[in-house]
Amino acid sequence: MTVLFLHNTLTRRREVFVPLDPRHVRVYVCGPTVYDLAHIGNARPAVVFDVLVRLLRRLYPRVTYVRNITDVDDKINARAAATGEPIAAITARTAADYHADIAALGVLPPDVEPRATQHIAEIITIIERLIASGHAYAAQGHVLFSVPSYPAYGQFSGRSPDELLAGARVDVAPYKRDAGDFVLWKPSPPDLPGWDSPWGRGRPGWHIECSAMSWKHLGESFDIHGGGADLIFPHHENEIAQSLSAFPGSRFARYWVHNEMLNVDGAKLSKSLGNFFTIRDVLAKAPAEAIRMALLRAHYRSVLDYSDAAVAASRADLDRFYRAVERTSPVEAEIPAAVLDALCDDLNTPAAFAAMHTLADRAMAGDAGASGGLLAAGKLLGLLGSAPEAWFRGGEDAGWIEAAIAERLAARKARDFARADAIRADLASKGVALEDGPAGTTWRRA
RNA sequence: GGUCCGGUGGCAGAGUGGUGAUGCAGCGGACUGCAAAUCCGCGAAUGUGGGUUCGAUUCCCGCCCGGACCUCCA
Repeated sequence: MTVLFLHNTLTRRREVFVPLDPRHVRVYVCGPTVYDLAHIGNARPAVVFDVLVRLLRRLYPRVTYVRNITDVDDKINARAAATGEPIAAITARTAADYHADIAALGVLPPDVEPRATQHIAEIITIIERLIASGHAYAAQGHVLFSVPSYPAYGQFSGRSPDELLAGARVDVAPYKRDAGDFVLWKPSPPDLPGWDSPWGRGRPGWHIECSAMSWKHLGESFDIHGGGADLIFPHHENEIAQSLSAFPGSRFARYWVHNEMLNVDGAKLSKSLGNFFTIRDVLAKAPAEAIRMALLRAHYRSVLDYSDAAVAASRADLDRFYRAVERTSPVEAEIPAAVLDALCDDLNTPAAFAAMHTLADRAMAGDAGASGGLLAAGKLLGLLGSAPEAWFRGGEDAGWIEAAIAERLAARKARDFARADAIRADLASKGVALEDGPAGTTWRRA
C-alpha cells in the first residue's frame, strides 16, 4: 500500500495519512459563496482538492467528497439589494457559472454538494445543542457562540483570545457577552432570507453552516477538511469550536489541509490593481489545461504567482508531453511510481511534473510504456485529456492550412525558398507553426 | 503591534546533515535549403551574521527582505 503523507495544519507537520475507515475516506472542503463569478484565486482550491481527491480515489476503494455551496450570506443580500436581482436567481446563476468554470478546468464534481439553505434544520439542531451545553446563548434575536466556554479556542490557528481581542477591528456588538463571541444565528428582517427558529425568524451565521453540512454528510468525525489558508482564522477555528462543543468526544476533522493564496503578477488579487481575473477571463485567453497546470505548478502550500508567463510555460510543458505521446503511441500503463510517490508526498505536484518530463524523454525515444505512463500520470492530475491531434490541431477547419502547406511544398521542390519561407511566415503570423519531418510537413497551433 | 510562512541559478520551481531535481531562457554542436521539432553537450543558485556538527543550503539563534492572517476574502 502506498503511503500518503499530508501536511496537517492541526499539528503543523507532515503526517502519514491514516483514515478512520480505510474502506471509506471522507473529505470536506469549503466551497464558494455564490454571489459573483469565481476568480482565478477561487480556482486554486478547486483544482488542488480535485487532485487530492483523485489521488485518494486511486489509493482507497471509496471516497466521499463533500464541497458545499454557501447560498445564504450578507454578500449575496448586498448584491441583490444593489442590482435588484432576486436572491434565488443570483445564487442559482452563480452556482451554475461556478460549476461550468471549474468543470472547464477539469475539476470533477464532488459526491455531495450541500447548500446551506437546505440544512437549516441541522443548523438549528446544532445551535440548540450548543445552547443546552452552555456553549452558546441567545441575545436580542441573535445566538452567539461563547468563546470562553471553549478553552482551546485559538489553539488551531495559533492565537490566544487576548491577542484576538487586541486585534479586533470591529466594534463589539452590545449583545455579546465576550468580544470574541461570534454569531451562530442572526435575526432577519422581512425583506431578507429567513427561517423560523426558536429564536425568531432569522438566518445562520457563516461558520455554523460548515459544521452542520459536514456533520450531516460525513458524521461527527471524518478524515480531511480542506480550504484556503485564509480560512484558518476565523472560519475553521470557529468550526472546530462549534463542532467539538456540540459533539463532545468526537474528533471532527482529523487532517486539515490548506492551500496557500494565489497572487497575480506578484500581487494579491485586487480590482484596484487591475489584476483581478475571473476564471472565465483566463479561459478566454489560454487552453484550460494550461491554466490547470499553471495552478499546480507550485506546491499547494506555497504562494502561487499566477501570470500569463506561468500559463505560457505550462502550455509549453503540455506541448512537450502531447508531442511525446503523439510520437510514440502509448500502451496501457500504471501510474509511474515516481509520479505517484511525488503526489503521495504531500501532493508534490512540481516533483510529479519533473517525473513526467523524464517519462516524456523516454517516450520521445520510442518507449511506448513510458508514453502510457505519462498519459496515466496526466490522467491522475486531470491533464492530457485530449488527443494530441485535438490539442495541436483541433478547432476550426484546417483546409486552408493544408492548401498553404501544399503550395509551400511545391515551392520547396522548385527550390523557390523565398516563396516557401514567405508562406511559412504568413502561417506563423496566423498562429500556425510548421514542422518539416521525414514523413512530411505537419502543423500545429502556436 | 501580534501570529504564521517564506527568501534556492536570468526566470519558474522541487529536494536534501555529506557530489543542489525539473522546465524555460542562454551558449556550442547534430539534423534542416533555412527554420521548427528532436537529439548531444556547456555555463549558471542555496539573503545575511553567528551557533551546533567531522561536515549546514538543510537543524538552532539574531538580522535584513518579502508575503499572509489578526471576527464572515479561496
